[in-house]
Amino acid sequence: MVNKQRFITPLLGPIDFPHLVTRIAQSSHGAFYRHREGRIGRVLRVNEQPRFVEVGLCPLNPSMLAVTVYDGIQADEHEVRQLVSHLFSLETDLLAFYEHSAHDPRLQQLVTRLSGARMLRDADLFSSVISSVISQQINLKFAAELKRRLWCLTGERVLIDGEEFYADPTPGAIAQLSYDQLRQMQYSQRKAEYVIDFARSIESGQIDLGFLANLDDEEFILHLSRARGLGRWTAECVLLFGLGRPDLLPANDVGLQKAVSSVWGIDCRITEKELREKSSAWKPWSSWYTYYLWLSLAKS
DNA sequence: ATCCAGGCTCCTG
DNA sequence: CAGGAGCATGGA
Repeated sequence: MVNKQRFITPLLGPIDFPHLVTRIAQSSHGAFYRHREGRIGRVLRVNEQPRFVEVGLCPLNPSMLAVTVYDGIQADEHEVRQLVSHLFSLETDLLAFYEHSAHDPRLQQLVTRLSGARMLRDADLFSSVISSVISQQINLKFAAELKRRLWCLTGERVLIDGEEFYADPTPGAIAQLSYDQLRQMQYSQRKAEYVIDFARSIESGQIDLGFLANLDDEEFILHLSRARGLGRWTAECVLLFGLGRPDLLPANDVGLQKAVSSVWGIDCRITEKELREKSSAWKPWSSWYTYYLWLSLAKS
């Protein structure tokens, strides 16, 4: 047993870490993260084992982040770096993205205003699907509450300084729930079925996420949306947040449509078709424009 | 109340 | 195969 394990990890380009901390604290992510003294922490599965991992700015070197893994057996540093890098999208060359935005003054203004913002991704592919299904067609606040309840029920609990945190749930844990258990947590019957049935199809081997993860975007969408309750939007969100693919455009997303309408000063919400046309110039950074546009919706 | 929320299914034409 | 009604639930 080691008490705490510390090391540093690199990132490509700038990061506005204080903004990230604020965003997590004020957003629907708040329940899954601890934020204190300028650092953020949450449970990650490191080689299957739930571990509490904390990240902050490296005081001596602003181009690195400081990582702390809380007590337990010695964790594999390389594995933790991979997880942290994915979670906070540290591998993305943000400056290249900002250069790309120069083709459009409105986009350039948007990314300048949010400079240093990095995507907060899902740590785990399976739970990314579950999160996205939960978020379908309900407001984000309620979605976060439904997610929190499910995590408390099925995720392994980790105690840190007397506070409880939960690991992302496994397919097995969700597969053995009953629809009624989710109904009691205010899931609609359909949402309960989508969530549990998906977990069961993973358990049975009918869907192989490891296989899907290697497909290109369109193939992934086609395969995943064969499952009941998983449509194009959900698959796109999983590609974007779960797999970190850089060029996704959830064109029927209500929030994205509102944000684009707002940035371009269009009175009524633009349609999916109009959005697809407008965004043709966003390649190969569609996910990042989408993410920045989503951020622009939050009260600044 | 009424409308809407970071959709999906299923049924029409 | 494109379009749209119907759906289920809580929040503002």
